[in-house]
Amino acid sequence: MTQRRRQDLILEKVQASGFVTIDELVSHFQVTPQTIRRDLNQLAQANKLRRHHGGAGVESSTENTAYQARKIMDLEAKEKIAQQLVKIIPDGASLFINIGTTTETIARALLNHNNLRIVTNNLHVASILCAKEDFTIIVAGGEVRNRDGGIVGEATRDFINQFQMDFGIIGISGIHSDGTLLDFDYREVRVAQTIIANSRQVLLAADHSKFGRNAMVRLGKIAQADHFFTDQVPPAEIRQQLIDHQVELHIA
Amino acid sequence: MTQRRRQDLILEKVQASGFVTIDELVSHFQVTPQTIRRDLNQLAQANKLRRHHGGAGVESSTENTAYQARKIMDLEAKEKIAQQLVKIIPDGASLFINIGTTTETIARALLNHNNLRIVTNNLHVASILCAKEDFTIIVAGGEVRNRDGGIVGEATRDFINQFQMDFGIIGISGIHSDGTLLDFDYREVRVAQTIIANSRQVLLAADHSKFGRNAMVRLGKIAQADHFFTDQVPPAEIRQQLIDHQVELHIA
DNA sequence: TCACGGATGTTCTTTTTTGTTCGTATTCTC
DNA sequence: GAGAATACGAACAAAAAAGAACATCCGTGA
Repeated sequence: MTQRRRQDLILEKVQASGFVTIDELVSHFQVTPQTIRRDLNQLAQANKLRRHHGGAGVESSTENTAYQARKIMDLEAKEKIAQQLVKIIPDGASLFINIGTTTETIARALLNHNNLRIVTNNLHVASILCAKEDFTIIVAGGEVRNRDGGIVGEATRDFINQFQMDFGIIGISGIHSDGTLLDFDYREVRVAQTIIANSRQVLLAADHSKFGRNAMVRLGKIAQADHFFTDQVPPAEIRQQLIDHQVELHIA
Repeated sequence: MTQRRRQDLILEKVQASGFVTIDELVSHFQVTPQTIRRDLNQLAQANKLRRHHGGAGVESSTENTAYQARKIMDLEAKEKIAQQLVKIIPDGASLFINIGTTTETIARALLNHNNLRIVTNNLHVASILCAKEDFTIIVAGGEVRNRDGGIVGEATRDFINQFQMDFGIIGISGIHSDGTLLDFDYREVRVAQTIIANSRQVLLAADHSKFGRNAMVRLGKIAQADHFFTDQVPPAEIRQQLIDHQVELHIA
């Protein structure tokens, strides 16, 4: 048994069960704990797994738990919304896409389009879309938020401001019952406002969990959108707002 | 049993089980370990298999887009270079990181550092590093190249120009024997030049495949670097250049 | 037959890996 | 919160493997 082979097998075991103890590995491979520790430390050094007291666990699932969990939450609803939204985007269009897990799902749905030009301040959206060769992706510069790969800040806003696009696709953290759009990060709000100002058509996307949900920073009014995409019938007040301001409602 | 026939059989065994030890081969072919080692080293040299301590395994077999292939190519060499390079970067430092598969490997190796401030025009580097909560990641704005997630263009250069960092980490596409650094994309070259101009120390990383490799655009001279990281002893001419200009050479 | 070159074996040194020991740090139990 | 049990990492020793240098074998062609 070579060191390399043992380390491969350790990795397999970790992937399979999520966690292994040093004792398990010692009795399985018939080597000293010190040897196993060295293996685990090397694998951890290479970011192949995560070292814990007494053993080791998988790397990926622990790292971004909060973000990953949110990503999976309501994935089905988000996908339906995304499918609905991309229908009204023609090939060759130019788009803004902002931060949010919903907008990331929309980005994935856009991969079947052709020749899109896209400006985004979402690192993940850029990663997803740059796989498509006929897309032109422009990413805004600025500081990257750790938790979700969003790019925010003054410079980002200035950067976005250079562009005038056909569509602005906005994911939103919360919608107050009076139609106020809310977000948690004032810097992101500034970016979203700039996107709205520079888009010929504003497409708002939010699953039902966002209705009535509170957040700190006021982004704008739902009336500023041209289309609103969601997965359930919104509360009456919001529905009235949409009618009053001729915002087209799409329920997936 | 000819050498050729034995090597073919060794390859078959490796393909079948994914891994063979030298002991196995010794008892199977009834030759000395030294002979087997010579066989394995020759096969590894020809990229037919991957050499490990105590045996050998399959070369790659998974993932095969152009970008992925290049990424895997010489991965081991790149990893060694990366490990060597990150050693001279202290916690809390500020860095530029530019485009290239080598710099992506370096980014992964940096995950064990703390409190780094990093400016990059590489989308993948930003994605990799934003997982670490105590890092400040600043990504340059601009157009994203489809093939490798690099961000290039005039705006990118201006953006980079705002910063003055401790280290500039540059991956390079080719090094001419007279010490000229070469790249394929003139826009990326402008970015790299700006990084060099704004870094207190320039760290150049290139595996041996880059020596003598030709590319179109002249980026600068190897003399502009402070440290040069590679995996094999460079050709004599380049070595002389390094000595003449007091560039520290690190061979992983 | 004999010189030649490639392949293999032998021997030795260096490097890598593993085991051992011991002091320190962490976790658990009461 | 104190003390015991366990886990950890560092340093050193032993074992295994790798690499280098040289000797030997074996087939080929002059």
